[in-house]
Amino acid sequence: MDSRDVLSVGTVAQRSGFATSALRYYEAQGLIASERTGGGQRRYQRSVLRRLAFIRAASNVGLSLEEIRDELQRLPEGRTPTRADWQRITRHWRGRLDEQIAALERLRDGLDSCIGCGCLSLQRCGISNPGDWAASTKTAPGAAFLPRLLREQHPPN
Amino acid sequence: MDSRDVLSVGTVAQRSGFATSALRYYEAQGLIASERTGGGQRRYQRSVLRRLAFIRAASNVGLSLEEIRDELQRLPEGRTPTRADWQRITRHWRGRLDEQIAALERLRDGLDSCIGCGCLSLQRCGISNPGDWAASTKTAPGAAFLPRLLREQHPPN
DNA sequence: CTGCAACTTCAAGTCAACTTGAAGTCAAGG
DNA sequence: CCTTGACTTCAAGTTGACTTGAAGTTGCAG
Repeated sequence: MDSRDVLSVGTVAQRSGFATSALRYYEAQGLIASERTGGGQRRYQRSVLRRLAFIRAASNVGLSLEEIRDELQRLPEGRTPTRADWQRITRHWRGRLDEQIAALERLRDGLDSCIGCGCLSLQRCGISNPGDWAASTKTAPGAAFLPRLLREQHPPN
Repeated sequence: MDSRDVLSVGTVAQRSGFATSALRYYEAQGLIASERTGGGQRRYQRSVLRRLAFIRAASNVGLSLEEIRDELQRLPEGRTPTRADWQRITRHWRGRLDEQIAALERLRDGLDSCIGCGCLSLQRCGISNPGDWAASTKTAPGAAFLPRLLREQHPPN
């Protein structure tokens, strides 16, 4: 099947669950690397699979590809990350997740306290105005504070 | 200041915290309405402010503009929503938030159970592979399962 | 009546993370 | 050797929610 230890883009796609176009994109963005055959086709080392698992995990945690690239670059060159490397990173992620959860809980609890009141005041309601930013003198942004959250609870086909 | 009870786009922008361009966009998308002066400038009723608060709140909860438009259309024509209307909607939101929170908690807990293990297996790790979808026969998507989450915890300037 | 900020429309640009398409090349089983 | 599926590049398209720019018009304080 695979000539000793090197994987074609199709094989990596199949094993990682990423589309080949995504793999090429990640390479263009500097998240993964490949060698080339004489004819110019990509050949990957098996370690790319772990790297891709890392990418998937990080992106599940909400990091942008840019942030992921930065974290990957901060990992020791080439070698498998140690327990300490991994802990440093997951601690970072853990904080992020905790923040996100807390933000959503504030929103939900505000919603509960609001149920039935119909208040939705631009200045006072915690749901339409979380964090009280609108009370400041700065002009408020048009964008929402909370993210475009997952619309599909399950992966698309 | 404001000629009795009608607001210009600039005034609404200032009071709602949305950019004028966003207000025009919302109007184009059918989320809000306006009358026009003889010269064609927009004049808003004060009720638009509540509507905009609703829009902000809903978008904080993670609804798309399309979904928000649908919910707005399901509200009784013109009249202020009753407690029952409001409860129906917030119950819907509450469920959404609960789901989102639960998803993040699963991720966080998986992270905890993973700390230090360095496993990140494509097939087995719950962080890189939440929900076990990759175990299915279908080709996995390239996209993340969880949303692009809030990167700025506070509104941009 | 004038000046100028605030408004108008419409098209195009932005961002992220990819996907799609076109047009052509490579690798390997038979 | 030949076929054919897998691969290559590069440009352009997609989605959502807006913003920006250009070019022109309106409304109101003075």
